Amino acid sequence: MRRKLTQRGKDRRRQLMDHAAELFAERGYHPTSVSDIVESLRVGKGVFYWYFSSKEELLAEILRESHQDLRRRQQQAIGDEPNPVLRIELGIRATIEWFLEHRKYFTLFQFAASDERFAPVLRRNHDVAIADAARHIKEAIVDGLVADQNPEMLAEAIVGACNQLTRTYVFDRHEPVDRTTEAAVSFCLHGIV
Amino acid sequence: MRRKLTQRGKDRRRQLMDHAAELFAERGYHPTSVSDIVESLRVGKGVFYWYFSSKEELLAEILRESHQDLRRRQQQAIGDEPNPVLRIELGIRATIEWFLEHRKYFTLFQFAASDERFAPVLRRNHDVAIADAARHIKEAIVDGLVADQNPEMLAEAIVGACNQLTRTYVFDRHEPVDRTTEAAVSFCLHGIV
DNA sequence: AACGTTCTTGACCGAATGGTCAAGTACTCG
DNA sequence: CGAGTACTTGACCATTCGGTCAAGAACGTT
Repeated sequence: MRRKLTQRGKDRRRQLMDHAAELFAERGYHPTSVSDIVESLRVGKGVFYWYFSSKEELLAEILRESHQDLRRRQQQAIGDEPNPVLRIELGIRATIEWFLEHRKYFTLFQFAASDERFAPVLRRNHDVAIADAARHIKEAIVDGLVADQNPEMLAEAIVGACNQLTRTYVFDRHEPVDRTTEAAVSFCLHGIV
Repeated sequence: MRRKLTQRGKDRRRQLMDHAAELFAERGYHPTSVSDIVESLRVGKGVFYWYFSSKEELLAEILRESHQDLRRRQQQAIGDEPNPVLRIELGIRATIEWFLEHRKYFTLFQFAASDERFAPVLRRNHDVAIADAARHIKEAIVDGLVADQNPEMLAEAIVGACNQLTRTYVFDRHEPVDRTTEAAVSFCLHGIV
């Protein structure tokens, strides 16, 4: 919405996004009003509409930026590891750890996936994530480390299994991450090796 | 809400639930108003509140009944198959087929999982599904057909992988079910055998 | 100090929303 | 046929929502 943002402006924007994400995750997107967001931040409503053109745009922006952050974390964790299978494992671990530190985005992604309005943003995020994973899988297949199947499908299955395990054990049942991570890695790797 | 329902009443109730489920899946739960539901059915608003005490109760009821239907389908598909691994495979196939015929519930389950208000209902459904699958897995482990790991965790991973594959390939990309089903079965079985 | 830009305020608006209810209609059963 | 119960109507209500805007405060620059 805005062209030029001073540092002060950038900070406000961040503050709004972080706080809104928290509220959306707690109470849900629709039940959380713009007034809720600005009131708990003790600012006027106009502040919100100075930084975002609508509530919808705000969530779309949150989805985009948080996914970028997750991806950065994955790439950082993978580093320059030469073994593609190990890269996949490192990616899985990094993802689960990131979600553990950013629980709110787990709920948010899930809600967004169920709403037609946000499906486009979410799908772009998802496609990027799958392409990233599929690249490593493809390389592993070439190296003969992994069974020769559709790499994108394997990537989808891995993402699905990990997300489900993370939700149930880490979020719902509050069990230690380690065991869950090991189970996820083990299931996925033995599933494709 | 009502105590005694005549056949006429039962039909109305079904009609309301089916139609509401469709609208919820298309436009989302919150953006679909009670007025939307009754108007498109050409009945007065009072009809809705004769059968359901609130919009929230309606969705909870939809979630419960649809899950019961899915479970019935799974049990029917499994029949009295003695091999536990084959039972798992039959269950996976039945589930994907059921969701293909009832797309609307896929979106609905996903939304409900992201909303605290419906989490209890959804979690009960989920627990039942996991327990069902875990029973077969446990038997397969006893028979030495499957690696000895936590059966519930394996069940979660299977459900997660299948759901993700179904969403991406069957719903989003409209690819034929067969190839997706085969990929799901293959990934899950080789993941645990 | 003066001026343009960035940022903030909060009252206000039209358009919903979920839910109620007094009144009326259609079945059912004796 | 009559009476009780099961169902239906739709105007109505209090409340809330996303979004606007005229006015002004804070800031950066010269």
